[in-house]
Amino acid sequence: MAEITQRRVGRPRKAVLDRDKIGRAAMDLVDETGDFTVPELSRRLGVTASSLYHHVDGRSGVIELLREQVSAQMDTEILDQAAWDRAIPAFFRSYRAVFAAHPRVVPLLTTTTIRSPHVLAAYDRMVHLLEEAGLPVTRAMEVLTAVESFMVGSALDLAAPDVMWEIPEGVETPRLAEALSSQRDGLHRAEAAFECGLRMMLTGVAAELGSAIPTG
Amino acid sequence: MAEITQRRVGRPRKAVLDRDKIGRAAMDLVDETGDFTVPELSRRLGVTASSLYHHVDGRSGVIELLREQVSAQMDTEILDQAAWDRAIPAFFRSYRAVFAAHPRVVPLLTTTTIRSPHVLAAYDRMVHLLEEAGLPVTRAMEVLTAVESFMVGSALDLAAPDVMWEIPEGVETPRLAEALSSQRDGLHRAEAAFECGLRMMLTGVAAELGSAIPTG
DNA sequence: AATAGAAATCGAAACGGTTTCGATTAAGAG
DNA sequence: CTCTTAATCGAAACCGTTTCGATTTCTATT
Repeated sequence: MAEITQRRVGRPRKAVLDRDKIGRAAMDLVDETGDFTVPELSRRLGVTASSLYHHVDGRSGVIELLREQVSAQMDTEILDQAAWDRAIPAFFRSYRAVFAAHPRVVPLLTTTTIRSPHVLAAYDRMVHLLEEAGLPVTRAMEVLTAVESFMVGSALDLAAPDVMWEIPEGVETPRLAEALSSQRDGLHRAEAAFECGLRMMLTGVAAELGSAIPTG
Repeated sequence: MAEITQRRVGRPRKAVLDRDKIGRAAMDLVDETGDFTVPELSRRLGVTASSLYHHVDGRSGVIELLREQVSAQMDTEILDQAAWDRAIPAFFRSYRAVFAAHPRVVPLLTTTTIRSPHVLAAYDRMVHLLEEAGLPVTRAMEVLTAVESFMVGSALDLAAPDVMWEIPEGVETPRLAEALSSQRDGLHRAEAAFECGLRMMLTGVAAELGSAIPTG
């Protein structure tokens, strides 16, 4: 596993690193430990820390790789195959599923600027779907921004699913305490809340369109 | 302003620091620069870094102070003065207003565990309001968790209001590009999206209750 | 009032993470 | 073959976090 290969100074005959290897190793490391450092990531890759800098722009570059990995795993196909009220919830469920598979990377990606062409295309498509459904562009962007915000918050919830509220000694909040104790375990709880919020938001969109309760 | 006071070793006649001073200085520093370090915070307070450790538990302790500052500023009064469909949106608007006043602290608080008695009491009250309105406890918690997630995401949006989506050179997303260009400046855009999402979620709750569109 | 113990500060240093740079070796282009 | 570029190592600089001992002052107890 951990190779004891003492590599001597100088360019090796076959390159040891590439961006994809680094990205996958970083993802594994964060999945396992919840964070990463450049030295630890390098150790796992069997190189020195300084070697990484020939492939990525330091720590922030590694975070960029993590973002790419996550973006690549989102499934956008449904957006070309169904009406808004089925396509949009399906896309966001796929979005969330990626974070559910890698919850510990979420806190590293809270700078949520979306640059991935793949994901931008999905939002482009959703703007179109909402326009077709009858929303003006401005409203469509408000809706998508709101749902995106909800997604980000839900993803963070997933990262620490058991500690959203914590009642310290001596604080009297009986109804909240009861409500918390009746909850299911963290992951199911987070998923139920996500589904609830998604449903609420879709109902809200449908209401603005004056249509019936959506099917998604 | 910056005191050149060379303080000599030993306990000073009047204490220089207390938790509140530290918390306010930290908030100012983060408001101005978007982050803080223990040395820089100490410099502003006119002490050495090690002095801080007698009052707070290091960097994470300072973050705890920031969280307390934010919690203390939330207005929960409305929760005792109105029905759910007016009280709940009013509370979350106040919640958001605090973050809008200090957007750059948001990324430091993404570990969203809520421990402040003041805020826990607010959630306790909201559980009660939703139960009175006819929601079972479990559903009430789902709703509140979903809205809380939306809040966290909206707060993060506020922290970087101009870069939620960024279309790189050569990426073709015409409808998204048009939608983005028609948007208002960052802060108004973020606020409009927040109001849109809040409205959608309330509509969703009302739908689950079988009642009319809420007034809030 | 004397003393003991706690409290608040400084100064120094240990530790670790990030990043840069020069030296070294290999690959590839002309 | 030679020159340039690429990929690696090793060392070191820099900075932030944290701990620890020394120093001074405050306060409670006698």
